[in-house]
Amino acid sequence: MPHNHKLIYYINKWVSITSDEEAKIISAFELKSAAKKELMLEPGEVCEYIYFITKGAMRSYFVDDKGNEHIFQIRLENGWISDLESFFTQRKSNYYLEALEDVEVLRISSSRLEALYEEVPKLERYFRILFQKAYINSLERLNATMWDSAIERYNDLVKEQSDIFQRVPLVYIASYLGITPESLSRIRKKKS
Amino acid sequence: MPHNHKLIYYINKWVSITSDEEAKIISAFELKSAAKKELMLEPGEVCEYIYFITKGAMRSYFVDDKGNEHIFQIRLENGWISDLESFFTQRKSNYYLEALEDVEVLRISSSRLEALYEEVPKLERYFRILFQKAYINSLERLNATMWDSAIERYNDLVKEQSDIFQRVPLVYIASYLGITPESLSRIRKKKS
DNA sequence: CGAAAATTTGACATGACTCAACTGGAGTGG
DNA sequence: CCACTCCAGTTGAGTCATGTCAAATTTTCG
Repeated sequence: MPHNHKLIYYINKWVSITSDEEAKIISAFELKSAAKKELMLEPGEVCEYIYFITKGAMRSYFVDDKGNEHIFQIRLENGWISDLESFFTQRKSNYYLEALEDVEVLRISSSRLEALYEEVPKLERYFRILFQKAYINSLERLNATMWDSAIERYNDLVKEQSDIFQRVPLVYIASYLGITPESLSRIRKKKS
Repeated sequence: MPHNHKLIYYINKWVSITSDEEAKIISAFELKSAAKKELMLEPGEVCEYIYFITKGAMRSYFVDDKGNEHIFQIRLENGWISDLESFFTQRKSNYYLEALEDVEVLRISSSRLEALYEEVPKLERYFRILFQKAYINSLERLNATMWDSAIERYNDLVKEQSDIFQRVPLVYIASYLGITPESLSRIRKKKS
């Protein structure tokens, strides 16, 4: 299955599009690949694109005053990644976007997406639903971070995304969970 | 200014609508008022509506296994509130939606909103933008909860929403910040 | 006025962090 | 293909921010 079709497949899950619209969407996205460790965005730049990952894994992270990395998102194939804040406002980003593995992505620029919304109004619906779900999700993650222990959050992640443990170093997963690598190591020790 | 117009005013900030569309939107929402402490949603019910607050303040919260309340959102006038997860999936909610003051809201049901999206496609755009912003916001709150101390989060809230301190009991604010009332009290003591 | 709710205070407990050292495997270059 | 380095992961000891529990005080509101 060509990469473009994966994107269409996921859009079609939520809105039904004609083959004409499909063609318009496909032609609006650019295919890009990047090697492991390659950066697609650095602090100080404006995040020009939103990315749909067709192959591989990516992370977004920022570095605090003390030089510590904090991982914001980890996304595998068929997920979207970007710095939406910067993408949407066209202001400078504070984040890095990095390939955790060799990746292939479909990307679209902010202005091209705006134009595409006009050409294919249904896409607005797709993104409305996408952001709505992402928002709900993020509220749940917020809830868990506030009220569940690190152990519970770890267990939930194992249950819901066990695949990332095979593919992403534990240091990164720890940061994604909001804990130190040491704590994660101790949690995992107790489990086994 | 009639309540309906406030809603239109906020929608118009993001998408320009004709007076015809305006009329359609206005007629789709119902005005409802509730007294302080009144519940608009309880666990076990499906959240039928999404609410635009025109007057007053509301909160959403859930009660954990040990019987502790955890506050999810606090919203003042001109904000939206709902249990989106339940609203969107039409499954049972785990949350309470409660009026913190006497409130007036404009509410719309899930099915009515779906129909309205068809009648006024631009509204889809408005909600796409609304959820996008809400998502970005919630990610920021997540970040702060993971990586900032309670003191920093308190200071940020004072800076960005100082109005809520005049109107919402500290117990609730503490819970919203993800800390105990005792901790909040101690933080505030140090400040003064 | 009196009851209930909100806030404060104190003593103590604890989950997670910090820092430092150690282990083991992966990758690299001679 | 071995030796060396580097990075991820683990382990231990000590610390700290925040939580828990209980009681006292203040505020709110019927």
